[in-house]
Amino acid sequence: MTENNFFNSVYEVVKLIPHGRVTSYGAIAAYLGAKSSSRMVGWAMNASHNYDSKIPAHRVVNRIGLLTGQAHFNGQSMQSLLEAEGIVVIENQIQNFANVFWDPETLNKDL
DNA sequence: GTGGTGACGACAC
DNA sequence: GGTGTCGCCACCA
Repeated sequence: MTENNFFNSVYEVVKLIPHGRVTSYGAIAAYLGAKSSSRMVGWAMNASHNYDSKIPAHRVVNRIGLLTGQAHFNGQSMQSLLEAEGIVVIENQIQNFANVFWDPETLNKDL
């Protein structure tokens, strides 16, 4: 319950990802001050459905825009979900990644 | 309690 | 510039 845990913080950030944008595990980890713990972000995604199934985990990819977690999705593929938001994905690779990339720090600047 | 693994990332060679 | 290795922390056997 809004515990200030690392996992919960990750979910908060992921749910703040704007529509049609994506971010990376490392970016989230870095935003939380644990850039070295990027793996934990991925692990948090793995358990995300256990906390809140509404978490758009498909908007989270690795630093190169590769849909590494596609295999963990049931039924729906990350690519389909991302393309539905206007993101071009080819071979599990996000095209024009720099253009659709959203950094959590952007939210801070927008404040 | 120990060891191995993981939806990653950065550095060394 | 590609490959290999370590780190990081949480979870499972």
